[in-house]
Amino acid sequence: MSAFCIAGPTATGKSEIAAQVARLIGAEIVNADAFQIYDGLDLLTAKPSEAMRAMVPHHLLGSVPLTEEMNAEKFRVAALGAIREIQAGGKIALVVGGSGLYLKALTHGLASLPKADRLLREKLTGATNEELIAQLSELDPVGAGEIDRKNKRRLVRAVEVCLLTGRPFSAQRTGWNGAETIAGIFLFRERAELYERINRRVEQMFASGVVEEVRRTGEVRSTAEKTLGLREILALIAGEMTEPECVAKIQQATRRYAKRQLTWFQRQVSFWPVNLSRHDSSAAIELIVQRAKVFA
RNA sequence: GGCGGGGUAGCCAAGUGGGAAGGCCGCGGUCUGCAAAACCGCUAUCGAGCGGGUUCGAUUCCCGCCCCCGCCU
Repeated sequence: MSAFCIAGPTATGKSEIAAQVARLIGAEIVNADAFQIYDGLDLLTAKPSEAMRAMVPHHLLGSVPLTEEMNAEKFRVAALGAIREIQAGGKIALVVGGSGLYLKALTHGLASLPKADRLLREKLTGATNEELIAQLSELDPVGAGEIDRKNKRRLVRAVEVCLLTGRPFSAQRTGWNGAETIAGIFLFRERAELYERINRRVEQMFASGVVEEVRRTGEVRSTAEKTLGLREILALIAGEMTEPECVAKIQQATRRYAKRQLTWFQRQVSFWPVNLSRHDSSAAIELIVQRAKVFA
Protein backbone atom coordinates (compact mmCIF):
# COMPACT_ATOMS: atom_id res chain seq x y z
CA MET A 1 0.00 0.00 0.00
CA SER A 2 1.61 3.14 -1.04
CA ALA A 3 -0.83 5.88 -0.37
CA PHE A 4 -0.28 8.81 1.89
CA CYS A 5 -2.85 9.40 4.63
CA ILE A 6 -4.17 12.44 6.42
CA ALA A 7 -5.93 11.50 9.63
CA GLY A 8 -7.27 13.40 12.62
CA PRO A 9 -10.34 14.05 14.72
CA THR A 10 -13.56 15.47 13.32
CA ALA A 11 -13.81 19.17 12.76
CA THR A 12 -10.06 19.60 12.71
CA GLY A 13 -10.15 20.81 9.13
CA LYS A 14 -8.82 17.74 7.37
CA SER A 15 -10.98 18.03 4.30
CA GLU A 16 -9.95 21.57 3.43
CA ILE A 17 -6.29 20.94 3.97
CA ALA A 18 -6.39 17.65 2.12
CA ALA A 19 -8.07 19.24 -0.86
CA GLN A 20 -5.38 21.92 -1.01
CA VAL A 21 -2.62 19.40 -0.68
CA ALA A 22 -4.15 17.19 -3.33
CA ARG A 23 -4.42 20.10 -5.70
CA LEU A 24 -0.80 21.02 -5.16
CA ILE A 25 0.62 17.56 -5.67
CA GLY A 26 -1.86 16.39 -8.25
CA ALA A 27 -3.49 13.80 -6.07
CA GLU A 28 -6.96 12.39 -5.80
CA ILE A 29 -8.62 11.83 -2.47
CA VAL A 30 -9.81 8.54 -1.05
CA ASN A 31 -12.25 9.03 1.78
CA ALA A 32 -11.48 7.13 4.98
CA ASP A 33 -14.46 8.19 6.98
CA ALA A 34 -16.80 5.41 7.99
CA PHE A 35 -19.89 7.55 7.62
CA GLN A 36 -19.10 9.90 4.80
CA ILE A 37 -18.80 6.78 2.72
CA TYR A 38 -22.58 6.49 2.82
CA ASP A 39 -24.81 7.86 0.14
CA GLY A 40 -26.90 10.47 1.94
CA LEU A 41 -26.83 12.49 5.15
CA ASP A 42 -24.30 14.82 3.58
CA LEU A 43 -24.88 17.58 6.10
CA LEU A 44 -24.95 15.35 9.14
CA THR A 45 -21.73 13.60 8.20
CA ALA A 46 -20.09 16.87 7.17
CA LYS A 47 -19.01 15.69 3.77
CA PRO A 48 -16.52 17.85 1.87
CA SER A 49 -18.20 20.74 0.10
CA GLU A 50 -19.07 20.85 -3.58
CA ALA A 51 -16.26 23.32 -4.05
CA MET A 52 -13.73 20.91 -2.67
CA ARG A 53 -15.10 18.07 -4.69
CA ALA A 54 -14.94 20.16 -7.80
CA MET A 55 -11.36 21.04 -7.06
CA VAL A 56 -10.18 17.48 -6.52
CA PRO A 57 -11.77 14.12 -7.33
CA HIS A 58 -12.97 12.35 -4.19
CA HIS A 59 -13.37 8.59 -4.07
CA LEU A 60 -15.51 6.52 -1.73
CA LEU A 61 -17.67 9.46 -0.84
CA GLY A 62 -21.32 8.49 -0.84
CA SER A 63 -20.59 5.16 -2.47
CA VAL A 64 -22.51 2.88 -0.12
CA PRO A 65 -26.28 2.84 0.41
CA LEU A 66 -27.48 3.80 3.89
CA THR A 67 -28.97 0.38 4.32
CA GLU A 68 -25.79 -1.55 3.74
CA GLU A 69 -23.60 -2.80 6.52
CA MET A 70 -20.00 -1.65 6.46
CA ASN A 71 -16.90 -2.87 8.23
CA ALA A 72 -13.19 -2.37 8.24
CA GLU A 73 -12.45 -5.11 5.74
CA LYS A 74 -15.02 -3.91 3.23
CA PHE A 75 -13.53 -0.49 3.52
CA ARG A 76 -10.02 -1.84 3.08
CA VAL A 77 -10.93 -3.62 -0.12
CA ALA A 78 -12.80 -0.64 -1.49
CA ALA A 79 -10.00 1.75 -0.61
CA LEU A 80 -7.39 -0.47 -2.15
CA GLY A 81 -9.45 -0.57 -5.30
CA ALA A 82 -9.75 3.19 -5.39
CA ILE A 83 -6.05 3.63 -4.79
CA ARG A 84 -5.18 1.29 -7.62
CA GLU A 85 -7.53 3.07 -9.92
CA ILE A 86 -6.01 6.43 -9.08
CA GLN A 87 -2.51 5.16 -9.52
CA ALA A 88 -3.39 3.50 -12.77
CA GLY A 89 -4.36 6.96 -13.94
CA GLY A 90 -0.91 8.18 -13.01
CA LYS A 91 -2.06 10.15 -10.02
CA ILE A 92 -1.18 10.05 -6.35
CA ALA A 93 -3.75 8.71 -3.89
CA LEU A 94 -4.30 10.75 -0.75
CA VAL A 95 -6.31 8.91 1.88
CA VAL A 96 -8.19 11.26 4.17
CA GLY A 97 -10.38 10.47 7.16
CA GLY A 98 -10.79 10.01 10.85
CA SER A 99 -11.94 6.43 11.20
CA GLY A 100 -9.04 4.92 13.07
CA LEU A 101 -9.76 1.27 12.57
CA TYR A 102 -10.48 1.71 8.87
CA LEU A 103 -7.20 3.50 8.40
CA LYS A 104 -5.36 0.89 10.40
CA ALA A 105 -6.90 -1.88 8.35
CA LEU A 106 -5.71 -0.12 5.23
CA THR A 107 -2.18 0.66 6.36
CA HIS A 108 -1.51 -2.52 8.30
CA GLY A 109 -3.82 -5.04 6.77
CA LEU A 110 -6.29 -7.34 8.39
CA ALA A 111 -6.01 -11.05 8.98
CA SER A 112 -8.00 -13.08 6.50
CA LEU A 113 -10.77 -13.94 8.88
CA PRO A 114 -14.31 -14.82 8.00
CA LYS A 115 -16.75 -11.97 7.93
CA ALA A 116 -19.64 -11.84 10.33
CA ASP A 117 -22.21 -14.55 9.95
CA ARG A 118 -25.57 -12.89 10.49
CA LEU A 119 -27.35 -15.75 12.15
CA LEU A 120 -24.44 -16.86 14.26
CA ARG A 121 -23.78 -13.33 15.38
CA GLU A 122 -27.40 -12.82 16.31
CA LYS A 123 -27.39 -16.01 18.28
CA LEU A 124 -24.18 -15.12 20.10
CA THR A 125 -25.41 -11.66 20.85
CA GLY A 126 -28.32 -13.24 22.63
CA ALA A 127 -25.99 -14.97 25.07
CA THR A 128 -24.77 -13.40 28.28
CA ASN A 129 -21.19 -12.27 28.65
CA GLU A 130 -20.58 -15.07 31.11
CA GLU A 131 -21.75 -17.66 28.62
CA LEU A 132 -19.57 -16.17 25.92
CA ILE A 133 -16.56 -16.11 28.22
CA ALA A 134 -17.12 -19.75 29.11
CA GLN A 135 -17.37 -20.65 25.47
CA LEU A 136 -14.30 -18.65 24.55
CA SER A 137 -12.32 -20.24 27.37
CA GLU A 138 -12.94 -23.57 25.69
CA LEU A 139 -12.23 -22.44 22.15
CA ASP A 140 -9.46 -19.98 22.83
CA PRO A 141 -8.04 -20.00 26.36
CA VAL A 142 -5.32 -17.51 25.52
CA GLY A 143 -7.72 -15.07 23.94
CA ALA A 144 -10.15 -15.49 26.80
CA GLY A 145 -7.44 -14.30 29.13
CA GLU A 146 -6.71 -11.18 27.15
CA ILE A 147 -10.12 -10.06 26.02
CA ASP A 148 -12.19 -7.31 27.61
CA ARG A 149 -14.76 -9.43 29.34
CA LYS A 150 -17.28 -6.67 29.72
CA ASN A 151 -17.34 -5.82 26.05
CA LYS A 152 -19.91 -8.09 24.48
CA ARG A 153 -19.20 -6.95 20.98
CA ARG A 154 -15.63 -8.16 21.23
CA LEU A 155 -16.63 -11.38 22.93
CA VAL A 156 -19.08 -12.13 20.18
CA ARG A 157 -16.55 -11.55 17.44
CA ALA A 158 -13.93 -13.69 19.19
CA VAL A 159 -16.27 -16.62 19.64
CA GLU A 160 -17.64 -16.13 16.15
CA VAL A 161 -14.19 -16.38 14.59
CA CYS A 162 -13.30 -19.47 16.62
CA LEU A 163 -16.50 -21.16 15.58
CA LEU A 164 -16.22 -20.19 11.95
CA THR A 165 -12.56 -21.14 11.54
CA GLY A 166 -12.21 -23.90 14.07
CA ARG A 167 -9.10 -22.17 15.40
CA PRO A 168 -8.47 -19.80 18.28
CA PHE A 169 -9.13 -16.19 17.43
CA SER A 170 -6.10 -14.93 19.29
CA ALA A 171 -3.80 -16.99 17.09
CA GLN A 172 -5.10 -15.51 13.87
CA ARG A 173 -4.54 -11.83 14.23
CA THR A 174 -2.01 -10.27 11.93
CA GLY A 175 1.03 -8.79 13.53
CA TRP A 176 0.41 -5.11 13.93
CA ASN A 177 3.32 -4.70 16.20
CA GLY A 178 6.00 -4.93 13.58
CA ALA A 179 8.07 -2.00 12.46
CA GLU A 180 5.72 0.72 11.38
CA THR A 181 6.71 3.28 8.87
CA ILE A 182 5.20 6.67 8.56
CA ALA A 183 1.98 6.28 6.71
CA GLY A 184 0.85 9.83 6.89
CA ILE A 185 -0.08 12.86 8.88
CA PHE A 186 -2.07 13.18 12.07
CA LEU A 187 -3.73 16.56 12.06
CA PHE A 188 -5.02 17.91 15.34
CA ARG A 189 -5.70 21.04 17.33
CA GLU A 190 -5.61 22.11 20.94
CA ARG A 191 -8.58 20.77 22.80
CA ALA A 192 -10.32 24.07 23.51
CA GLU A 193 -10.05 25.12 19.90
CA LEU A 194 -11.24 21.78 18.59
CA TYR A 195 -14.23 21.81 20.87
CA GLU A 196 -15.15 25.29 19.76
CA ARG A 197 -15.01 24.20 16.16
CA ILE A 198 -17.17 21.21 16.90
CA ASN A 199 -19.77 23.30 18.68
CA ARG A 200 -19.82 25.77 15.86
CA ARG A 201 -20.04 23.12 13.20
CA VAL A 202 -23.06 21.50 14.78
CA GLU A 203 -24.79 24.85 14.95
CA GLN A 204 -24.03 25.44 11.30
CA MET A 205 -25.42 22.05 10.44
CA PHE A 206 -28.72 23.00 11.96
CA ALA A 207 -28.66 26.36 10.23
CA SER A 208 -28.10 24.55 6.96
CA GLY A 209 -31.03 22.25 7.52
CA VAL A 210 -29.83 18.92 8.90
CA VAL A 211 -33.20 18.32 10.43
CA GLU A 212 -34.81 18.56 7.00
CA GLU A 213 -32.12 16.35 5.59
CA VAL A 214 -32.83 13.66 8.13
CA ARG A 215 -36.56 14.06 7.68
CA ARG A 216 -36.39 13.40 3.98
CA THR A 217 -33.85 10.59 4.27
CA GLY A 218 -35.27 7.17 3.59
CA GLU A 219 -34.41 3.97 5.33
CA VAL A 220 -31.19 3.88 7.31
CA ARG A 221 -29.98 0.58 8.66
CA SER A 222 -27.23 -1.22 10.51
CA THR A 223 -23.95 0.67 10.48
CA ALA A 224 -25.27 3.94 9.10
CA GLU A 225 -27.85 3.94 11.83
CA LYS A 226 -25.03 4.76 14.23
CA THR A 227 -24.26 8.06 12.56
CA LEU A 228 -23.55 10.55 15.25
CA GLY A 229 -26.50 12.83 15.73
CA LEU A 230 -29.02 10.73 13.84
CA ARG A 231 -30.68 9.36 16.92
CA GLU A 232 -30.84 12.82 18.45
CA ILE A 233 -32.39 14.44 15.40
CA LEU A 234 -34.93 11.66 15.10
CA ALA A 235 -35.85 12.32 18.71
CA LEU A 236 -36.17 16.01 17.91
CA ILE A 237 -38.46 15.25 14.99
CA ALA A 238 -40.51 12.99 17.23
CA GLY A 239 -40.91 15.89 19.62
CA GLU A 240 -38.97 14.18 22.36
CA MET A 241 -36.51 17.01 22.78
CA THR A 242 -36.15 20.65 21.92
CA GLU A 243 -33.80 21.90 19.28
CA PRO A 244 -31.38 23.53 21.73
CA GLU A 245 -31.24 20.26 23.65
CA CYS A 246 -30.67 18.37 20.46
CA VAL A 247 -27.87 20.67 19.38
CA ALA A 248 -26.23 20.40 22.79
CA LYS A 249 -26.50 16.61 22.75
CA ILE A 250 -24.90 16.31 19.37
CA GLN A 251 -22.15 18.74 20.26
CA GLN A 252 -21.39 16.72 23.34
CA ALA A 253 -21.42 13.39 21.53
CA THR A 254 -19.14 14.84 18.89
CA ARG A 255 -16.70 16.18 21.47
CA ARG A 256 -16.52 12.77 23.05
CA TYR A 257 -15.98 11.16 19.72
CA ALA A 258 -13.19 13.57 18.93
CA LYS A 259 -11.53 12.69 22.22
CA ARG A 260 -11.63 9.01 21.34
CA GLN A 261 -10.08 9.76 17.99
CA LEU A 262 -7.37 11.79 19.68
CA THR A 263 -6.62 8.93 22.01
CA TRP A 264 -6.45 6.51 19.12
CA PHE A 265 -4.25 8.53 16.79
CA GLN A 266 -1.89 9.68 19.50
CA ARG A 267 -0.92 6.05 19.89
CA GLN A 268 -0.36 5.45 16.22
CA VAL A 269 3.32 5.81 15.55
CA SER A 270 2.83 5.68 11.83
CA PHE A 271 1.40 9.18 11.69
CA TRP A 272 3.41 12.32 11.85
CA PRO A 273 1.62 14.80 14.15
CA VAL A 274 0.87 18.30 12.95
CA ASN A 275 -0.76 20.69 15.38
CA LEU A 276 -2.97 23.09 13.48
CA SER A 277 -3.26 25.30 16.52
CA ARG A 278 0.42 26.07 16.10
CA HIS A 279 0.72 26.26 12.32
CA ASP A 280 -1.50 28.30 10.06
CA SER A 281 -3.01 26.24 7.30
CA SER A 282 -0.70 27.39 4.56
CA ALA A 283 2.31 26.38 6.61
CA ALA A 284 0.67 23.08 7.44
CA ILE A 285 -0.17 22.47 3.81
CA GLU A 286 3.39 23.22 2.80
CA LEU A 287 4.64 20.78 5.43
CA ILE A 288 2.29 18.05 4.37
CA VAL A 289 3.13 18.52 0.72
CA GLN A 290 6.80 18.01 1.58
CA ARG A 291 6.05 14.89 3.54
CA ALA A 292 3.82 13.49 0.86
CA LYS A 293 6.47 14.05 -1.77
CA VAL A 294 9.07 12.29 0.34
CA PHE A 295 6.63 9.46 0.83
CA ALA A 296 5.91 9.16 -2.87
C1' G B 1 -46.50 37.06 59.21
C1' G B 2 -48.04 31.64 59.85
C1' C B 3 -47.75 26.35 58.43
C1' G B 4 -45.34 22.44 55.72
C1' G B 5 -41.19 20.63 52.74
C1' G B 6 -36.18 21.42 51.59
C1' G B 7 -30.88 23.15 51.62
C1' U B 8 -25.32 16.92 50.48
C1' A B 9 -19.71 17.43 44.57
C1' G B 10 -20.58 21.42 38.29
C1' C B 11 -25.88 19.15 37.99
C1' C B 12 -29.65 15.42 39.76
C1' A B 13 -29.89 12.59 44.08
C1' A B 14 -29.84 8.46 48.38
C1' G B 15 -28.70 7.29 53.20
C1' U B 16 -26.89 6.91 58.17
C1' G B 17 -25.17 8.92 65.55
C1' G B 18 -19.15 6.24 64.09
C1' G B 19 -17.13 9.39 60.12
C1' A B 20 -20.76 10.63 52.67
C1' A B 21 -24.91 5.29 47.65
C1' G B 22 -25.92 6.01 42.69
C1' G B 23 -26.60 8.68 38.10
C1' C B 24 -25.19 12.75 34.82
C1' C B 25 -21.36 16.06 33.36
C1' G B 26 -16.11 16.19 33.14
C1' C B 27 -11.35 13.85 32.71
C1' G B 28 -8.25 9.63 31.39
C1' G B 29 -7.93 5.14 28.70
C1' U B 30 -8.86 0.41 25.66
C1' C B 31 -9.33 -0.80 20.64
C1' U B 32 -7.06 -6.61 15.01
C1' G B 33 -14.03 -7.26 10.40
C1' C B 34 -20.85 -2.90 13.62
C1' A B 35 -15.49 1.84 14.97
C1' A B 36 -19.21 8.74 14.44
C1' A B 37 -19.28 1.79 17.38
C1' A B 38 -18.50 -1.00 21.84
C1' C B 39 -16.10 -1.02 26.44
C1' C B 40 -13.14 0.32 30.95
C1' G B 41 -11.07 3.56 34.89
C1' C B 42 -11.02 8.18 37.86
C1' U B 43 -13.72 12.19 40.04
C1' A B 44 -16.71 15.31 47.94
C1' U B 45 -11.79 14.45 52.83
C1' C B 46 -9.60 21.19 58.11
C1' G B 47 -16.82 17.89 53.81
C1' A B 48 -22.42 18.17 53.87
C1' G B 49 -26.42 26.60 53.80
C1' C B 50 -24.27 29.51 58.32
C1' G B 51 -23.51 29.73 63.73
C1' G B 52 -24.14 27.41 68.30
C1' G B 53 -25.45 23.06 71.50
C1' U B 54 -26.03 17.74 73.02
C1' U B 55 -22.64 13.49 72.51
C1' C B 56 -16.73 9.66 73.35
C1' G B 57 -18.24 10.90 68.27
C1' A B 58 -23.09 14.63 64.04
C1' U B 59 -23.85 15.17 57.65
C1' U B 60 -27.39 12.45 60.59
C1' C B 61 -30.38 14.92 67.21
C1' C B 62 -31.59 20.07 69.51
C1' C B 63 -31.55 25.70 69.15
C1' G B 64 -30.90 30.21 66.34
C1' C B 65 -30.11 32.59 61.68
C1' C B 66 -30.09 32.77 56.22
C1' C B 67 -31.99 31.02 51.54
C1' C B 68 -35.40 28.12 48.21
C1' C B 69 -40.28 25.72 47.12
C1' G B 70 -45.52 25.03 48.27
C1' C B 71 -49.77 26.43 50.95
C1' C B 72 -52.26 30.01 54.15
C1' U B 73 -53.28 35.17 56.05
